[in-house]
Amino acid sequence: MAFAETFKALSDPVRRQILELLKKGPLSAGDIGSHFDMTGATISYHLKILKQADLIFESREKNYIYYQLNTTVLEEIMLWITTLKGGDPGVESK
Amino acid sequence: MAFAETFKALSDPVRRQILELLKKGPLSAGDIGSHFDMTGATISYHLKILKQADLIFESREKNYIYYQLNTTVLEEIMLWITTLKGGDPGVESK
DNA sequence: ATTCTATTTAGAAATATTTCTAAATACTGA
DNA sequence: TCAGTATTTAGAAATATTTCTAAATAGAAT
Repeated sequence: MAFAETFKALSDPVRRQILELLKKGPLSAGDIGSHFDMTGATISYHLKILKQADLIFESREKNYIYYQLNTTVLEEIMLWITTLKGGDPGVESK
Repeated sequence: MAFAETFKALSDPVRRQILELLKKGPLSAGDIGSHFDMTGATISYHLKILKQADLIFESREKNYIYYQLNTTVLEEIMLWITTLKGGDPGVESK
């Protein structure tokens, strides 16, 4: 479990913004890059980190690589935080 | 809102472990330090980061400074993650 | 007032992260 | 096969983070 890796990945503002973009649906690396004032190489670097943290996964289609959110790891983070708060991981009261 | 600061603070394993120690109750800087193979200065550095991120707060008593968890910021993180998952921040189904 | 203990601050060294440019890879379509 | 487009990799520079030692501060107790 690369739990630490996930938090590390979430600690960068660019990477969080990429995740927010992907919330609406899959995007190619180029599409993602067009939202930032950075080179494609830098975007690729951030995508690699997100991939290693299991926060996104890719699927190849035609000449493109599409990225999409993987929400399962987010569940684990939620669980860690909930446990830290001293709460029950189950149903929240209201 | 220093939202980015909070994620940054959570990205370090030592700081997450400090938070877990504080889950059981307030501890002095010295008490916290005794759980790590690091100098008090380094622990102090990490405590400062956690304090700036509003993840802990301190209260002075006698010769000691006691630190404790502040869970309100954790709620905000949960909200961000829940929203990212595309979910309703309200009641979770089961 | 002085001394002792707890903690923080300052400054420096080691390491890690982010970003770029240039080159490489991979796949598409003519 | 060759040319074009999308993306990644390699290597280097700039910046940020983590850790240490040594010194400073703050408060407690003699």
